[in-house]
Amino acid sequence: MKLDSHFNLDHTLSCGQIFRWAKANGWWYGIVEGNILKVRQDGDELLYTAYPEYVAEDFIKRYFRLDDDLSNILRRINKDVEINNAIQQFNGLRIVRQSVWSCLISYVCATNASIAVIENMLRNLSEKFGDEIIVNGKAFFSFPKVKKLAKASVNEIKQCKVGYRAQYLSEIAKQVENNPNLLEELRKSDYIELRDELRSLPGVGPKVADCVSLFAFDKLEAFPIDVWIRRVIYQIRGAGIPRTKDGTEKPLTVSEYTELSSFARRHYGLFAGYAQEYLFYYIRSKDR
DNA sequence: GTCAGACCTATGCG
DNA sequence: ACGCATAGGTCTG
Repeated sequence: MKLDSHFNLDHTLSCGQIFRWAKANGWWYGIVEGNILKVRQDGDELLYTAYPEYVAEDFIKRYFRLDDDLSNILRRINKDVEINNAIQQFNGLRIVRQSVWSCLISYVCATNASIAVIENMLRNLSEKFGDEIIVNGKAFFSFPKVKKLAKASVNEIKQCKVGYRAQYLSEIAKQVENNPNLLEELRKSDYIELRDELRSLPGVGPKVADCVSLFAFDKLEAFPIDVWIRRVIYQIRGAGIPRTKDGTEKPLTVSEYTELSSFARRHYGLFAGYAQEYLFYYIRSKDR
């Protein structure tokens, strides 16, 4: 497929927004809506194959948000030195359009865990509760379906090394199983309403609600704040992070979260979520 | 309304 | 080596 606007597949899949893609021999492998995708970028060509059968170009375009006017978005969010550096370094990074269910479960798992651990949890869940698809003798596992997780016991879910999150996953799965429209209904809501509705789910606080709003509900103004983004925001504002007496960073409170994220929306505007993703990848890559 | 403390687990640091 | 803090936070009291 010919790309008609700028896109960088590596940045998009490496930046930490999505956990189940892996690169091998120059190709990215992922499983999206039960389709195994094999993708590679060669300049302005995006090469892909799908198993077990063909998927339409529009599916790929939609998934990688190739419909976003990225030049315009980057121009609009380019408001300070940090974001400018991030844009220079990672130009072409796009937000991936995830399914609501997998995004929600993924980010509930992601709380208070490192990326390597998150990837393990999601792989374990998929291997235990997802469907197996064999391609060229290699096994892939789809993301667990609602029903499968709703029927599983908390202890079975815990076997996937998700720890105390098992309780939340089980409860969310049961709620969605009992009310299949629960999540899709929320598409009607604007960002603020959606965020607050999501927060009523167990294991979903402000951070997870913002991630799901941004990555699965097209709310590009959502600006998730984690420990890394918090540091950048204070840096941009020329202030220090609140610290305890022993010098360690104070935990982020809900009121501080609210204040910082509304600052970010004022500062970056309607596409603040894109700014967040560029900043996140930038600050983390700088730290290494 | 606000605030510590606890929390599963693997990884990475000293 | 091996104990200890930390990680894309949230919940409880």
